[in-house]
Amino acid sequence: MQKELVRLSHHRTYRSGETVLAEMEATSFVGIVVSGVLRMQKSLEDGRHQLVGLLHHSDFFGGVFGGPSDHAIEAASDVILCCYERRAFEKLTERFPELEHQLMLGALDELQAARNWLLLLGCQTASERTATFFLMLCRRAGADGGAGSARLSIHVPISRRDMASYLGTTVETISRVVREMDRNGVIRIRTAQDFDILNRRQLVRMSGNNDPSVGRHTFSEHLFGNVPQFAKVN
Amino acid sequence: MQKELVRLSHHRTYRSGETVLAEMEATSFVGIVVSGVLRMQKSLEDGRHQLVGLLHHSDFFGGVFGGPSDHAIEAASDVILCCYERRAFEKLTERFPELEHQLMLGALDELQAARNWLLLLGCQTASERTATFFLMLCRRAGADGGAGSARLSIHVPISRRDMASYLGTTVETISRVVREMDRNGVIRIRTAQDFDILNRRQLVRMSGNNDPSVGRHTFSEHLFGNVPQFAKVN
DNA sequence: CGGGCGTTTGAAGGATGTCAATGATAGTGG
DNA sequence: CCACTATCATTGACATCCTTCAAACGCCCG
Repeated sequence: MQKELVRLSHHRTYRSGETVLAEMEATSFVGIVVSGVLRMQKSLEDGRHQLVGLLHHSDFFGGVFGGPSDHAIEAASDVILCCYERRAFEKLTERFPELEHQLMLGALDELQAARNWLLLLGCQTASERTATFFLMLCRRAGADGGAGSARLSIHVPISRRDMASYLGTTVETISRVVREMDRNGVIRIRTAQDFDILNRRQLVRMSGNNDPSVGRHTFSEHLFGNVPQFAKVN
Repeated sequence: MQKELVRLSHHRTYRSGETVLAEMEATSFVGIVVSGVLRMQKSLEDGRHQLVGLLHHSDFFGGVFGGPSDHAIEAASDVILCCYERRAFEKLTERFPELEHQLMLGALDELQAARNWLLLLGCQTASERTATFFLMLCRRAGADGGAGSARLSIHVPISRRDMASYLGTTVETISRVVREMDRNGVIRIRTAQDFDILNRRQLVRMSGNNDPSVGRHTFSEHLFGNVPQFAKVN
């Protein structure tokens, strides 16, 4: 199966800000993020918009079975994608039920993540949301260590604008909250996008979330092997 | 397959407020709502909680494959459920891939609904959220007609408390918004739970949502046939 | 150097949460 | 059948978090 997948794959690159799949557009291809970050977002007619998810390295994107996507997918940074024609990919799932099963598990993970986010948007303060977001980044950065490694340094891969949209608030509020965290010694601001985590325990307290398992599993690795190697395929 | 499903099914009833599946509890059974309404909700340690979904007649509940459920399922009214032992049900999916495929489509629908709700919670006002909620109920009530049937009457199947939790606000705000709608002639309050929709078009404008497809598909009907008949089985 | 974009910071206002009291409704037991 | 109580819904006054508006600052790139 892996060989078939490799054979069907091709690469695409997008510059930050470009649209990969528009809202309500029929999904013509699906794929996996090789590098960079994609944002999934939904819009209201009056221009308001909400970021409903981020896609990082090895995350799968593009509704496989549903109709037209209900959200836009855009490049939040420069990205490299490993893509498959949707039709061909779907045909593959018919021949390999295991593939569909993995897609299902991925969808369930996304569903769980979305519901966690509902909790966050529905009844948490801007500080709590921001703390949760930083912990997500920690967990993603320190996926290797795992233990409460002190002096953790994280990189925010998206703009303040996207961050505000993701957290259901404004750039001004984000800025104030982050600044406040710095003043309280919870984090240290290196640049606008780079922070040191000085007091992770405090950050967890601030987040109000007992279990820090806000991140999704990456299921693509089980299916496709080590994703980065796709970079050599094409 | 239908016959097997019927054979494996049994019924459960719960009074309003009872817990069907606790948060973090291993899912022992799955099923379909026959009558009444279930609420899926998540809680913070300090007591705040957020309703992440409602389950109505013919909706499927209980994570089939995932681990322990990440949200509680409780009876928002008196309910009758048609249930299956989780193990047995999963075994069935192995023999009938079509069953799993339907579950997948259901999960994707839920995912889409959850993301719509993220948009609602992330960047809409209390009035907009309330309008959207009423439109959901309209759509569910008038599933037969479809056309812009005037003089529509809807029943709110949940308490103000649940409504507030669902919409990420408070009972007081709900009350004020609903009262305001009444004053403006958009709706008419019969009782606290029963309204006439006097100006549906205005309601749509208020909701800010161009497409009113906020409701999920009910996929169980395709699988299980006409659900109500289960009431006779046991 | 200048323009544009992203971020920060300040001041003012508003939508909504909080607190408290009242009114409505239903269930209970005498 | 009627108090009696408990829960829910409503209403008002007030507090506050957050948004909005505005301006300054920094940075990158032409």
